[in-house]
Amino acid sequence: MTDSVKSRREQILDTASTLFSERGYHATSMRDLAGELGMQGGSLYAHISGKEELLIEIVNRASRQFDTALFSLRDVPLPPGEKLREAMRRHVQVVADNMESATVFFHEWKHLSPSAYARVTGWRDSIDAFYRELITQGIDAGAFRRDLDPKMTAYLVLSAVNWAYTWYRPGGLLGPGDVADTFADMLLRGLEVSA
Amino acid sequence: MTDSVKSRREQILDTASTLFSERGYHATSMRDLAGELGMQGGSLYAHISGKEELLIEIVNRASRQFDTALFSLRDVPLPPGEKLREAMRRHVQVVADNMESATVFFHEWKHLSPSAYARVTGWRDSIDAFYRELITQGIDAGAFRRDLDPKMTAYLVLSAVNWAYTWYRPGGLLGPGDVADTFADMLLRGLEVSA
DNA sequence: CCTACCGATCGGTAGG
DNA sequence: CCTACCGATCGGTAGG
Repeated sequence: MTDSVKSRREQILDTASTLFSERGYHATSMRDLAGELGMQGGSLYAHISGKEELLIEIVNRASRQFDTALFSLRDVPLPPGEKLREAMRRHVQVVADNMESATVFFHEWKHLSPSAYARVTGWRDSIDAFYRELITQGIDAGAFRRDLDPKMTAYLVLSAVNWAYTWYRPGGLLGPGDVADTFADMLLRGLEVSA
Repeated sequence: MTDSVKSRREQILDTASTLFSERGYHATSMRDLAGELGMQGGSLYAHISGKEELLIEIVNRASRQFDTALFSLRDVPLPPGEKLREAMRRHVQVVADNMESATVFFHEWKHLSPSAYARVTGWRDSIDAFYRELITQGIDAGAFRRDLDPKMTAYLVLSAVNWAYTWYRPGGLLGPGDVADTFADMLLRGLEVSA
């Protein structure tokens, strides 16, 4: 991306994200995609090798965004509660900034061929591990309840930040940071009035 | 279902749930479906009117299960925390008992034709409303924090119980009730050690 | 980037 | 429930 103008390939990927997220991978034809870009179906193959390459690229970029946002947080010294909050802020930010790719990511990765499929499940495990680690550190530090199950706690946090792809609409009253903060407040302090 | 044996139509719907959840609606051909049932593609049309009828029926049945489980709880007199817990138990139970239909429901409803599509969005709103109502009652009763936003709180609860379709595996250590209880404990009491 | 085309496969139907 | 078939559309390629 040395150009200020997006390359044709980038345009194809952007449009593919939009169409795949709206209609699904299999329900989007290469002719649909080409038409949206003002070209003929066959012309796409001057820029890409095939349909699956588009899906792989979209999914890879999305997972790389999560990686960059989250893993750099590992060595940041913050109290556990603040660290979890910051992770959630970054996580929701990635979802919000990439609503379409995120939707494709969550819905269409099952349609990848075995090797790309395996990479995604491996990636998913690494994200689970990141959050479990964060929870365990918080328990060990005495900040989080000792009776928490790190695995289930990680699932709960991931539910909150991932599910946002189904309802969040950019440009609304709440920005991604507000959403993450609201969720973090509720999760950390609980819904019930303290006894 | 006066028969103890499932009708051919029921078998078709069951198999369609499995295939649609594994491969997606559009990536499942009617010949795939027929083959799984030991028949020819054209033979399906003696039992159903078309492919979309299958999707509509799967989605309708799933939403009816949620309705039955949740709305009957409206008039049950329980403390707000226990009522939310019970709603989550029932919600996760429906997801766990119908992992395949639930997956189809969450992933494929976008592919419905306009009228069926509108019914699903309407249904989704009614589930949102159910949880918001429950939260609001809890706030008014003084059981939940006054600073909660019922809308965001409902999203958080729904995230937890819905996202289970991506990771829950029946037959594991935790039953659906355990999952819901663990989530409810964390949500109600919070992750942090009380100050 | 287009035209023209490939074989394969799609959902669905007719007639039995 | 099967055989045989319909028109439409699919992802992708050849040659320019």
